[in-house]
Amino acid sequence: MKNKIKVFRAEQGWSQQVLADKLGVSRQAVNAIEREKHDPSLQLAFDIAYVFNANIEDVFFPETK
Amino acid sequence: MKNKIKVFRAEQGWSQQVLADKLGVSRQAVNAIEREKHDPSLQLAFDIAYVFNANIEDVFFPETK
DNA sequence: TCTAAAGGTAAGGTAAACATTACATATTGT
DNA sequence: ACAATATGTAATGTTTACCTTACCTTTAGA
Repeated sequence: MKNKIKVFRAEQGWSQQVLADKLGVSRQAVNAIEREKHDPSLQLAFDIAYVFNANIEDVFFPETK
Repeated sequence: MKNKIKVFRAEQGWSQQVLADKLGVSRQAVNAIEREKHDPSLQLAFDIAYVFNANIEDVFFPETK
């Protein structure tokens, strides 16, 4: 699953640790999702979109099936 | 995580089995998600929204955090 | 009413999304 | 240059989102 977390995060000037703290997850979780090692849960995807004031569809891009 | 899968499914007149087949998952998976026993993966949430011609935000409703 | 389809649920297994800890490298500020 | 911060990554463990099989109850059609 492609995502633009790094772009949104850079716009806010937040480190992975700062974002992780806002989300209540570990920095490694943010890092793994950002580098697309795995997908976030649906709840976490909502949380991520929320902290960036965006919709899930603005941040995450599934393969068209 | 609240969702309106049953409503969307009823609109289309699809059984859980039919929806499961369209999604490529088991009927039990659809049943468990629909009854909110657990959340779908982000990919499956996208797939569900897609088959209903909707956005994720139209189908799934996280607790505001 | 009888039968078939639909839906609910339980047991048991696998894979992946988290966690924590730890360490190495890269980047940035003074 | 040095120190502090940021990032990448590995090991190991837990939880949960799936799976299959199976069985029971409910609903709907002939």
